[in-house]
Amino acid sequence: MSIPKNPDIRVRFAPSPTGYLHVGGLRTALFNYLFARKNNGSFILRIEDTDRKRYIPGAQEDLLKTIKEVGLDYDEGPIIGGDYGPYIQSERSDLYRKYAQELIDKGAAYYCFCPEERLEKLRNEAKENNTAVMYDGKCRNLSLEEVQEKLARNIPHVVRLKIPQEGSTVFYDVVRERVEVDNALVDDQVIMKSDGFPTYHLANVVDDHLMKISHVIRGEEWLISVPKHIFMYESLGWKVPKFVHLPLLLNPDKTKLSKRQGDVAVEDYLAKGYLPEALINFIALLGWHSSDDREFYTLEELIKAFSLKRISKSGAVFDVEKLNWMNGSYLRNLDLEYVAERAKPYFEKAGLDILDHKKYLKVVDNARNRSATIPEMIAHSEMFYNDLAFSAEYKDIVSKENAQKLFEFWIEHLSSHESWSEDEIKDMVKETTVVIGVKGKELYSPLRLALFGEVHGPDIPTLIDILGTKEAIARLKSVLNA
RNA sequence: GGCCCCAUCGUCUAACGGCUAGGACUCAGGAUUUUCAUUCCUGCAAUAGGGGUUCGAUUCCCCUUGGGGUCACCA
Repeated sequence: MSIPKNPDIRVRFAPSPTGYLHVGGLRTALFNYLFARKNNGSFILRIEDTDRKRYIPGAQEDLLKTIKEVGLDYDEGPIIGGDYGPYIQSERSDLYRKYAQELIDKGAAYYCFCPEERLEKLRNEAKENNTAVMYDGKCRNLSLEEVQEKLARNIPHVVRLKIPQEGSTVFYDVVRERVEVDNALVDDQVIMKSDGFPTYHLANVVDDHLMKISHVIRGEEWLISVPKHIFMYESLGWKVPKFVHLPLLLNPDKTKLSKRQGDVAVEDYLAKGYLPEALINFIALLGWHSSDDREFYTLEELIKAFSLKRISKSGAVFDVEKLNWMNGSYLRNLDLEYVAERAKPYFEKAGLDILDHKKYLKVVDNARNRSATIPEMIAHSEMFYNDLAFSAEYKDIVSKENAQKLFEFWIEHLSSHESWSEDEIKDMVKETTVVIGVKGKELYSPLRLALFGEVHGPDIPTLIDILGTKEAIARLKSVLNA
């Protein structure tokens, strides 16, 4: 029933479960997803939890939940499994140990027994000299005997990459094109920690190879570590995947998007009432753009239009203003029932009795025209459910003689039948002008105040339509002789 | 600071080496509306600077400047 996947296109999103899904992470996930779907490839989810110090219980579950909520379904990964599992790195320790040993055997890596204090000293010296912090290679050429002896004595150790000291590494990134790094400037990166867990670099390369990843699509912060990865691929005799380094998402001050300068957690945006559709659409346009002026895309349309070739090189500021605009637009254009369904929890939390579904839909339809996010809709809706409270100024307007006469007139007329069309209400307005002799602001202000509690707001036919004739009359009566 | 990456309106961005540098957000003004909101229209606003190459550079090359990333037994 389903078409077989193209084995040449396999990409992964590999988050670290350290708390929440970062919007930058969502963008990375999205681009991976789009590329996979566009090419009938596989989108794999892998959990990179090799840092036990940063382990946060429940973070992994939250991550999966959020990814599901925004509609990015994966083909292989935790829970659903796949042919290349397990998809959680902490369950793959044997693999990393095996390949670390292989790198050592091949002379591409070595045991390092330097204590933390020594490295600390090295770091401080480098800082003082204003140079890059690099391991000085003390353990690089330990003899086999020395290594055996230290291992036998259980001296804590790590495994480091034995990066060549001459030459340079050249690679081609799909976005950056040619990048060249001098090998002498590449550090002897730790690949196995003293706790027996691998670092990102080893785990990532091993898994990407074993999981047959074809394109490594990730944030630009990884660009500089590519030479280390290439060194491992080549030392192990493995095929190097294609690299695609995405431009960073930025704070308004152009630094890498971070907490402190606003929300960065996808779940925060979701909780604040942004629609997944809008969030996805907005984020897709950060660092990617089609050749035309189009800005609105469903996920399906994004898949169709997506291309790695059109990813931009420079970082993109995450502009909440534009997100607000886009979310508001989605709010207004998505199916009303759908928006109403999404808004439900917010209305319920605000204590509004929305059991009358027909009325609720009308309320939502009115509010969505005036809001950028769902929570904002509450402020435009409360008055349709709660008793109205008037300020002294408003009381004044309502109690004016003409206003009172106007109310009496409307109560009487509205009582004549159950439902009123827009035109009929408009006719009544005209009639009011003739009979009572009020018009314009003098007519609409008290009327809207009585029905809605505010001077500004929806037009009168809409108000009466939402409220229903009965409630409209009740409200008019309550301001009579008030 | 070393290394790497980047550079079009304030922001997101478009422009086979060839129109008056286009669109969107924001902001300002206007139209529609009894008001508010929506919607529509108009406007403000950019090729960082300097050298080349070329008949012609936003576009290609170099330098400068600016910004960012990275420099962990974190990812």
